[in-house]
Amino acid sequence: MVRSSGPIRPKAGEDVAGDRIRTRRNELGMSQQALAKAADVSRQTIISMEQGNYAPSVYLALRVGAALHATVEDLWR
Amino acid sequence: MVRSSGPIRPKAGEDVAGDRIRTRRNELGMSQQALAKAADVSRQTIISMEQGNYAPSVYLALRVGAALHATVEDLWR
DNA sequence: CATGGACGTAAAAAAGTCTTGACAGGTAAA
DNA sequence: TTTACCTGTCAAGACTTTTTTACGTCCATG
Repeated sequence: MVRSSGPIRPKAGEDVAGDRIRTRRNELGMSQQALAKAADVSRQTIISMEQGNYAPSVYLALRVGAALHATVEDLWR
Repeated sequence: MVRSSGPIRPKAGEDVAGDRIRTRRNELGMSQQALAKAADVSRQTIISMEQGNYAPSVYLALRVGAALHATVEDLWR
């Protein structure tokens, strides 16, 4: 059994961070574009994050967390 | 100035997470091997993380944080 | 001695992240 | 209808993460 490689990701089905991010963003009345700008990343990146199946770097996670006034633990479990 | 690509990382010189991780690990009297096992990753990965210039995925960060009884915010700021 | 643990370096392979840019559908307002 | 904003898809390209394997050193014991 070889865990081939690539960034560490959640087990399939345990990936709910995207939903929490989207929910939080909507609560704050922000568009994806606005969040992207606040976190200084591309809109594509925000889209991918919300759709799950995406394992951002800690630094991106911290930026998004800050932009949403939440902690990494809050959003990614 | 075009941010070419690849995971988001800290600005050069602001990368001190490695030191905090190593310090915390030593405080707990753990070897790199032990931490690697606790976080279920390779020892190489731990080495890279401690040496800085490395942007782990949020999920890896969460595992290491848990193994060190610390939050992601504590370690990566 | 020599055995073993802890740390470090190196390099290839596999799989991801993140950006840019183009294009398209839906909805709300002028 | 036209304009504008929001969301989504697709794809190429540049650069990174993480694993595995192997090898080299230092230090503490036996």
